[in-house]
Amino acid sequence: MRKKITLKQIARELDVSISTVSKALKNSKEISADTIQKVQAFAKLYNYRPNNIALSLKNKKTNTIGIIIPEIVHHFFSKVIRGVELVANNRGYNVIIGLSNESFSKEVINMEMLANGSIDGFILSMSKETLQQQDYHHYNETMNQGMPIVMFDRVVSEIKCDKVIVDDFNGAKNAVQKLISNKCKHIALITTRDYVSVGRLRTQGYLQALEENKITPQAELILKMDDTLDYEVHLEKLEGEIEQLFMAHKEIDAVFAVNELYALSAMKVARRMGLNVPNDIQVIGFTDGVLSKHSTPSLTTVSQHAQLMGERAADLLIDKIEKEFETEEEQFQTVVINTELVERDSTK
Amino acid sequence: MRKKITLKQIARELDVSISTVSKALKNSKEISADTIQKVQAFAKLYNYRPNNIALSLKNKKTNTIGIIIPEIVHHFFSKVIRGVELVANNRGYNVIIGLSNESFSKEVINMEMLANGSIDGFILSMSKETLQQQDYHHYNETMNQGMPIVMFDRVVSEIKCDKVIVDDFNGAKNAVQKLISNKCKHIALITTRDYVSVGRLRTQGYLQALEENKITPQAELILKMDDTLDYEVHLEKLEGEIEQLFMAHKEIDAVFAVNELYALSAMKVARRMGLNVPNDIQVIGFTDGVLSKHSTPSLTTVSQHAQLMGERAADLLIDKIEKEFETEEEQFQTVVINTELVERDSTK
DNA sequence: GAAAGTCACGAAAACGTTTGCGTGTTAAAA
DNA sequence: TTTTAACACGCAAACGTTTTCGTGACTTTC
Repeated sequence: MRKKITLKQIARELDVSISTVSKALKNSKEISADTIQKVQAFAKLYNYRPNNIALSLKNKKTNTIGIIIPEIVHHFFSKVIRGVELVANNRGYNVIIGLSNESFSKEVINMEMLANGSIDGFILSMSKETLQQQDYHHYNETMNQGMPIVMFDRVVSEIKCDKVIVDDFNGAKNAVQKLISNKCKHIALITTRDYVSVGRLRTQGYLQALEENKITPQAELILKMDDTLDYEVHLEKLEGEIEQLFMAHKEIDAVFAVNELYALSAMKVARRMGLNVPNDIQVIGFTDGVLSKHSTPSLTTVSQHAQLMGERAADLLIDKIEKEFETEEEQFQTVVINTELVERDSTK
Repeated sequence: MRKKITLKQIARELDVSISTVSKALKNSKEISADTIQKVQAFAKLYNYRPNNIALSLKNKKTNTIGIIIPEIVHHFFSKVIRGVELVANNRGYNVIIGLSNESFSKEVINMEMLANGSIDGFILSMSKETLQQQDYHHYNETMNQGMPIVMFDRVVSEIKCDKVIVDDFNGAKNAVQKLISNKCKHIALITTRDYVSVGRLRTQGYLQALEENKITPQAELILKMDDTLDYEVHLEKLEGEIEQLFMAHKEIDAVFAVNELYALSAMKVARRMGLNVPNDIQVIGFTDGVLSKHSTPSLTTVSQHAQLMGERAADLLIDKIEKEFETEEEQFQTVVINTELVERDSTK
């Protein structure tokens, strides 16, 4: 087992100094051609590679970015990661991940683990618990120490940093507008409680679309689910509530759901009740998921371009990391990613 | 903006030496109670945290493990990551990810990026391209440098290292046995070409189950797809081939597919042909995916316990990292994760 | 033949830690 | 009073780099 070789060992073998070796490997003109050749040959033979940790310490730069997300087994987040990784790698950075599992304390612990020199900056999406507790001190402390942060998707205005968000409002509005254009008169909304900003914005988009078409929103057509529950587990509860809604309002001819699973459940319930999608009832979901594409009928959705979000977030972060000195006052930007309505078979 | 504080700065402020500060923070009995109190109070006030990079350099230990996978937007792999992250975090490690995107060269580059001191060990699953080229030099070189590797799922016997694999053979065998027990006589197999070990093993399990039940395998009932194609994109081609198979062999009363999407496509084609699942034709897939659970009818699958695989891999790796000195000769183990048949509505 | 310049290399500091050992001061034992 | 021991702390090396500066040997110039 040949351990990794260091400059010191090369120097000793070749009977020169460490600095000579270092310079020779960089083709410094301080070093004679002879020595350069000798050193490089030896280095190649032993497959010398500079130790990253030593470089990081010396340069005060790790070339690594940290990404903290609530959950990785989730199509949206894994696509974001892919986008981040893509850009990061192209620009010479590694990506280190932390999962908050939607927990405030895990988020804090994870950030502290990484903030002590391991990375040059953060890309993160807040956990639901953090959103609920509205305790943002850890973000501010991290930024105060000079560590840049880019937030995506789940953001709050209280935190001043770069952000990448989806145009939830218009995405929802356009989806509902589509349903209205398709002659739907009674459009139900299946959404989450309001503390998650994205849920709130999508709800507002829904209301706006109705208003612009002079349709009076009916509170009874809006189903607000408690998504602190792991909805994968609480499918029956979800379906039960949807069924009640459909039973009580036979006039419903369309559903807009703020995520994929809600939409899928709506379709399932509809089918069970003998309703045909899209003829009796049209459905649109919100997300990039794999379910929409492969369900029957396939689901029309509002695509969030998750991978693009990751790419933009990474670019934003690395730009900030590499901008040597801040030009006067800190300047933050918010990138808005446009959504796209992907029409499939659950609408006409 | 208060930059991170260091021992040196604390030492200067408090007019003591760096070593005194370091020892005081560790409650060394070399240091007087007075000084300890003073130093700790100051450190707390300024929120001192030791710099990870400096520690890594000193200890020659990063407390970080690298995971390299072919693709992250994939339910199986993201579940594995979750398992790795869970165990790693509990044992005080961070996780850094690299995506090979099924490419040999990206796999090599990624490994080289991380192998130069950034991590203490690897967890990885081979890219398809590497499997095809059968070029494993980068694994062996990495291990020669004393960096432990744990492989999972896609492994080859040529590489000597710890492994975590799924019992593909028995998983497939049991699934097919289930179909046979359900009175199926003509069971089709939809699989991949043989170079991916897992596909080969599943095929063998299928054959073994037939043999044990004195059923003669028919080559015409076996459909081998070329999965170098991104099958998400080539859905139509996939469905076309399945349709041909079904048309040519109306006697088919069951399908065993080596992944989720093949199974789903089979169901879709069957439905299109007016066949009822599971009454006319029963279907079993292989994987942990989210699609199986939410399809209609929901799909009976062979669960691989992806998260458990990640957990076991992480434990194996960290055990090896922390085992100070190898007991004489290197000893490698292979952990086999048992599969589980999750029965849903696509079988009787 | 002396002054100036060029060349090729080495010493040392720095990044932020930890830790073995040396040392000056004071208190206790002889 | 002298010797010894305990105490509280600082020095310096080490991890692996990079880079500035210094220096000895040789070559060129007048």
